[in-house]
Amino acid sequence: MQRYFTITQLTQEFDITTRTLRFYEAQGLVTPQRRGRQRLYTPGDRTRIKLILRGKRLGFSLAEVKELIGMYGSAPGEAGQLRLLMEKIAARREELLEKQRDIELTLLELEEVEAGALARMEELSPVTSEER
DNA sequence: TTTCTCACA
DNA sequence: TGTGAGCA
Repeated sequence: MQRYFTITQLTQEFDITTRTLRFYEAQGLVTPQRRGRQRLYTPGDRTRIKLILRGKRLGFSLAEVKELIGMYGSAPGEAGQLRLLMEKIAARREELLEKQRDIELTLLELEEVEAGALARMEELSPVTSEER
């Protein structure tokens, strides 16, 4: 006895649009069955969608998520899949760390500019000892 | 309602 | 990586 989900059920559950789900299908990330022209999503499809959304949250592209999930019904957690996942995690971590460094440098530069601006203001209108 | 295609950001 | 419009 197979239980199916309709596209609207899934869009409501995951707070995405039907356009998005069909887009994922067009990209080959999910392959729902059809009843006539209607899409029927299995619990397995639903799990895939969960994985897609989690991958997106982690900053992976749809292409990467597709690689990670595996085009063919390979069971999640297979050795090769896990190795690939570890590689993706390492790459993603490097990306984020680099961005973090960039942000820190920018923050430092902002402080320098601010210090210069404050010094200049002080030159233009010094705070007198009376005002203190 | 759902689907599809095309244009668009 | 999606969205909007127009159609059937």
